[in-house]
This record gives sequence, structure tokens and C-alpha cells, in this order.
Amino acid sequence: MSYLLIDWVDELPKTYSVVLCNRLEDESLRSDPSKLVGKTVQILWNRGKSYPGLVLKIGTDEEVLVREADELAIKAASENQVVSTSRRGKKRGADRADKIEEIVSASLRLEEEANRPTDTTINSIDEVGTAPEGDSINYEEKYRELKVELYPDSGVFLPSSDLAAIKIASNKPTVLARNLFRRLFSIEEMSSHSLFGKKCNANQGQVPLPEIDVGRRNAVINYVLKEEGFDAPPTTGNIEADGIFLKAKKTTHKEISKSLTELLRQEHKQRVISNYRLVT
DNA sequence: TTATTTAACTTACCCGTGAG
DNA sequence: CTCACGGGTAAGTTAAATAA
Repeated sequence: MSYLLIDWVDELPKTYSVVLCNRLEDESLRSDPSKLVGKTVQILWNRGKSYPGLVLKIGTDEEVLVREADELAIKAASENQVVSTSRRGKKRGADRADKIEEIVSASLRLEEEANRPTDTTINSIDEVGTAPEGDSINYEEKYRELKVELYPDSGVFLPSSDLAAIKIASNKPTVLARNLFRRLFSIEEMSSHSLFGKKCNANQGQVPLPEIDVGRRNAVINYVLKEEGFDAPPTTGNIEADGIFLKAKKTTHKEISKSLTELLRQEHKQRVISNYRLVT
């Protein structure tokens, strides 16, 4: 296996690396890289990304090329008068695959945390319906029967008929999430909170709106994910397949969050306008 | 090994568009 | 007009890569 001394064309100050020829993006070039000196090729780097690099030299002794890369880097740095240790990585180890399992299990832990039940309970059952002793109907019991928990252990209940109607009316997960929000939150709550309560970085002076009720929010998001088939953690045993599953789940989660954020923003905007009209 | 740097990912926010 | 959504921004957080 031969090594390539690479001059990264997009890097300033100039940086150099020694890479194995199997990092050439174009696999057909890997077997015979001898003609590549002086040419610019795409080199695979981190996280599946590739960058253009000029091939300066080819050799089988990695050490020699690394020393050369160091010298070039020092020279480049002094020319640019920039304090820089500008030699990018040597040959990377093959421990990357080992890391994947860690990543997957870490994702699972995150998921577990996201699904953690909260102690927020809403729509608590009215006590007034309690039936007296005897053979009369227990209304509280009847009332409870009609309600369903949106997501297991979420403590968020709503009439099953409402849920059924919302499901029928919602053809997409983002719409389902929005409609559930409308059902579970008042206009006041929606217009005075943000989804996660995080600070807005785009506008430093802005006071961040508080986070909306976490219990109901998570119940909605988890319910919609479940409806989309993302409830159960991956069990295929196939690391790659699990990765795809988690990625798809993450994308859906992002879409839902984005849509809900936008819903709250639009409600907020509307309320600000109506207040303004009230005042003037 | 630990510390530092770098890259990717998030999230609130803004704007425009298009369907109904 | 309302609603849904895509594209984009800034800068904070997180995770990975690299240096020491």
C-alpha cells in the first residue's frame, strides 16, 4: 500500500497530510496512483466528507513522507507568519468501526431519556362526578373510560373520540403534531411560549420566551413518532440498519419540532398583532 | 492520557411562497 | 386571509479529531 503526500488546495495557510491511497474518493485510482503526482484529486476525510488535494508525492515509507509534510508545513507557516501547526493528521487508525456501536448505544440512551415519563399531569379527572354509594352509575369511572393516554406514562389524557378525530384530520405527522398542540394547549399558552425555551442566538437582545409545558409537549412528539413507527428502539442487531432507523427518526423529530416551533411563533405573532390593535 | 481545536448540529427567528 | 413549509441566519452546544 502506498502513501500520498497531499497539499490541501482549499486550506490557508497551506496544510499537508500523508494519507493512504485508499482514501482516494475515486476507487478506480486506488490500485494505481502512480500517475496522480501533480494532479488534484478528492480525498476522503472525516464523516464521509472529501476535500480536494494536490498529490505532491507518492511513496511507500510513511515516515519519510510525514517528515516532508512537516517541513513543508513549517515553511508555509513561516511564510505566512502564522503560528500554526499545520500538518493535518497522519494515517488514521481503523478503530472507526468500533466507535459506531458506541454511537448507537449513546443514541439509545438519549432516546430513553427523551421518552422518560414526566410527572406532569393534565386534564385530571374531576372529582365532582363521583357517584354515591349503591347501585347508581359511577360517572367518574365512565368518564375515565372515555379518555386515553396520549403516550404511555405521559400523564396526558384526552377523550378517545377527540384523538380519533384529530388522527383522521391529519394526513401528515407535522399536521398531526400541530393539531394535537391545538387540542392540548390554550391560545395563551401557545402564544406566550417557545417549544424548547432556548435562547435565540440570531437576535441577541431578544428575551427568550419560556419553554412550553414539557409533559404535554413530549407526549405529543413521542406520540407522533410512535404513529410514524419510530417508537420501538432498533432491534435488528444490524448496526447499519439501526443507524438508518435512528437517522430517520431524528429527521422526523426535527420536522415535527420545526413545525411546532413555527406554530407557536405564528400564534405569538398573531397575539402581538391583536394586542396592538386593542391598544390603538 | 488529557487538553484544545474544529466541525457538525440545534434552535429561535425571519422571509417568501403557494395552496385553499 | 390562514396554514404549512422550505430556505436562510446567528451563535450556542456537542461531539469528534487532533495536539501535547
